[in-house]
Amino acid sequence: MESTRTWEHQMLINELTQGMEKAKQLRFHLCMTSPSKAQDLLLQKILSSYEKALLILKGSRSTGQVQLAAPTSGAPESSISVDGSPRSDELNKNSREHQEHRETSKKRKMLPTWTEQVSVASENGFEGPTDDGYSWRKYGQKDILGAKYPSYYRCTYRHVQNCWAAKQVQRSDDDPTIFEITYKGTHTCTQSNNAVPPPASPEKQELNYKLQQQNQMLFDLRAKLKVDTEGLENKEIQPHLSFPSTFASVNFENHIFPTSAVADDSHFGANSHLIGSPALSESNYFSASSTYQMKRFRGAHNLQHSESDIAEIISGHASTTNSPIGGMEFPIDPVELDPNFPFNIQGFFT
DNA sequence: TCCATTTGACCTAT
DNA sequence: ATAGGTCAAATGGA
Repeated sequence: MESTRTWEHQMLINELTQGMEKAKQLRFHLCMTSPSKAQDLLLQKILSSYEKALLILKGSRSTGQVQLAAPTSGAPESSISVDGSPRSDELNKNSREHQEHRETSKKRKMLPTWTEQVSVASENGFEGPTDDGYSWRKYGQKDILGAKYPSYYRCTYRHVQNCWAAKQVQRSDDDPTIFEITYKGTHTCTQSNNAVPPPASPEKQELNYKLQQQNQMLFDLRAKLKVDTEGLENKEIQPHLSFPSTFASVNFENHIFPTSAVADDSHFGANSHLIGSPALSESNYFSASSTYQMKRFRGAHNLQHSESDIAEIISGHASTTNSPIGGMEFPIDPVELDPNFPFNIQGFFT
């Protein structure tokens, strides 16, 4: 009875969150295609409505306790803000000191937590699935009971941008190729939102280079094939040779998306939605040819979570997967190029 | 009190 | 110089 209501509540929050994210995407697209003050204002109001609805919903559930503000600026991901920044009304003057103290003491509890199991191919060695599109800094590794090699990571920009996302990577005892990653909190930093992406690691740079080469080759091949098929006037072959869509579909097939992500058809729709998404980061594109695979997502089923945590996961996950949209990220990723290539492709390789 | 988690200083690689 | 890993110690939850 109560659980049914809770479930409906969560679904409602989930739907609202998705709606808000869609609105963010729309704003992003509009901003890129035809920047208009009036449109932006309108979308701002839509987003504001979503935000208020979520505030009401979340507030009403935590009877009397304002759960929404609980994690404070230390973990602002829990209070959804349109621009992703900590809510101004939460940055409350004289209570800041108290909040900071509470944040420190409750930090472990407050952060939403969810777990993914990731298998890595042997070609990746046993380094673990370290690249999920975000920049992490390892801050600890220690043998604990029931887990041999748990590594603790936090966001590189924790101090710089007050981003409290963290993750714990733990290798499975049964299968060393399987890593269990426990995420805590969602990224509030703009590392994936920057117009200028953060410097890539050597591995990333190599991956980018390989991808660029691959795409250059495919692009050349496509140009040749186009000429050939034009000569043959065989129009039916061409769609199968349009590499960007074919190439991208490999990624989709190699990923089992989280439930919420599967429901979110935009993952397969607007290209920009894919860009920079943790689930489809550049490493994952590359891993389409390897076997980096998201096995399972236990967000809403994780028994560790309190009710409020689940809501945070839902909203947090949504904001995580969609965060690049709100922040207008443009990583150089030729895979995402439109099949028609309206760009000067050479610009990517010079 | 135990143990998982985090901190912070130090070290290493780039 | 800077970023990131290591590890002993501190902290916090149960």
